[in-house]
Amino acid sequence: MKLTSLQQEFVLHFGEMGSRWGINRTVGQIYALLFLSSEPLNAEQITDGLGISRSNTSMGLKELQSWKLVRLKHFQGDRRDYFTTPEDLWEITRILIAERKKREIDPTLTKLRELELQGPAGDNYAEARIAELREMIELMTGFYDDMEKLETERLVKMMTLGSKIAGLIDKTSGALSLTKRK
Amino acid sequence: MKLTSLQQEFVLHFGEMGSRWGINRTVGQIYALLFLSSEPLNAEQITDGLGISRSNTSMGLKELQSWKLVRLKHFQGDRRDYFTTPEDLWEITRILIAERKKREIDPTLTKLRELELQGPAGDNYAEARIAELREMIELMTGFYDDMEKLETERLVKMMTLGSKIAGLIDKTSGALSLTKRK
DNA sequence: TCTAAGTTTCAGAAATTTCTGAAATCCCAA
DNA sequence: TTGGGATTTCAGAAATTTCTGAAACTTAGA
Repeated sequence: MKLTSLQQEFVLHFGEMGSRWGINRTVGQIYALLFLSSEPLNAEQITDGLGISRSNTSMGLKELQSWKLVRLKHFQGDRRDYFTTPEDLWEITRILIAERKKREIDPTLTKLRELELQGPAGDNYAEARIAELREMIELMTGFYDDMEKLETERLVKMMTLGSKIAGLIDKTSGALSLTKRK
Repeated sequence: MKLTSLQQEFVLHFGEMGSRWGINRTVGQIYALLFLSSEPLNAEQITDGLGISRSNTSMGLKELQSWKLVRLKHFQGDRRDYFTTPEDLWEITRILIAERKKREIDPTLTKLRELELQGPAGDNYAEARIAELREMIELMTGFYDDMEKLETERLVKMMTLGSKIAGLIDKTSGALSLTKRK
């Protein structure tokens, strides 16, 4: 399976970015290749498209499955597994954010709560800073949970509104406002 | 400089999480230590607080400065550099998001635009997918730019409102109608 | 049950990243 | 201008992560 130069360049870029995104080069490349393929690909096609070892492909696919970023497909009369990425970019984005939250934020929130439960440690400043950090993370993850529930259509609308939302917010002070207004 | 057990645990956690956050262990630990310190620390204090080499501290601080996550301070009659983290957690969060965007998203957006400029490559599906991805990233970074401009007070308000915002959005068809509330 | 295609596992090799100590550099104050 | 404290740089060592090939495992269907 020979890649077009467009695929090639895209795949190499995702490979390079992989480490910044918390995945390794191979995983980034596999994902990129699947993302650009209109048809599902099997492990062997990926292996020789990318010029990597079969076992590396297997581990990369496993990793992508743990991220829920690829789907398995089967064809009549073919025992091999075929892989695709979800079609819908919004779905992909939701998954990405959920998984990154799970890996990058949740463990820290848990740890902060643990530290607070251990009770006063005789370092007021540190204790206050930890509490403050925990509260902030709770506020943000709470907001995330709310946004996560919205249908995509509303999310898009919100993003399109952009800063106009600020105006709306100001109109909604009343009982809801926690902060004082200018 | 002996760390309290609270500091110790917090620092070790940040060290472990470092790799998931795109920084290395030492950088995570240095940041954690500064975050919990009411007073600015100099490189030597950090070095022996964490039990690492002086040069490692120097490189870690340089990295944190490139992230704009630490500030330099000086004291009268002391030539050494002292370091702190910004006090305000919202400011820290803004910086973090801006820097991650710069490192994790902007290069890809640039690359996608580049690929599109290269013109038709005879792979309609791939070309369409790339355009779609580019548009999505533009929508999201555009929204980010808008949010970035808001004062913290409004951001907090918005986060607190959470899903109630969805209701507001629905009221906003086309031109903004701010008056109607449920 | 047996066979063989397909897949996964895993120990070690290769590559990459992180860390250290020594040397170089910087820069204030005398 | 020089002496010396403070900091940075950098080459190699150490640690970690990624990748491979061979072997083990799985399972559909003969």
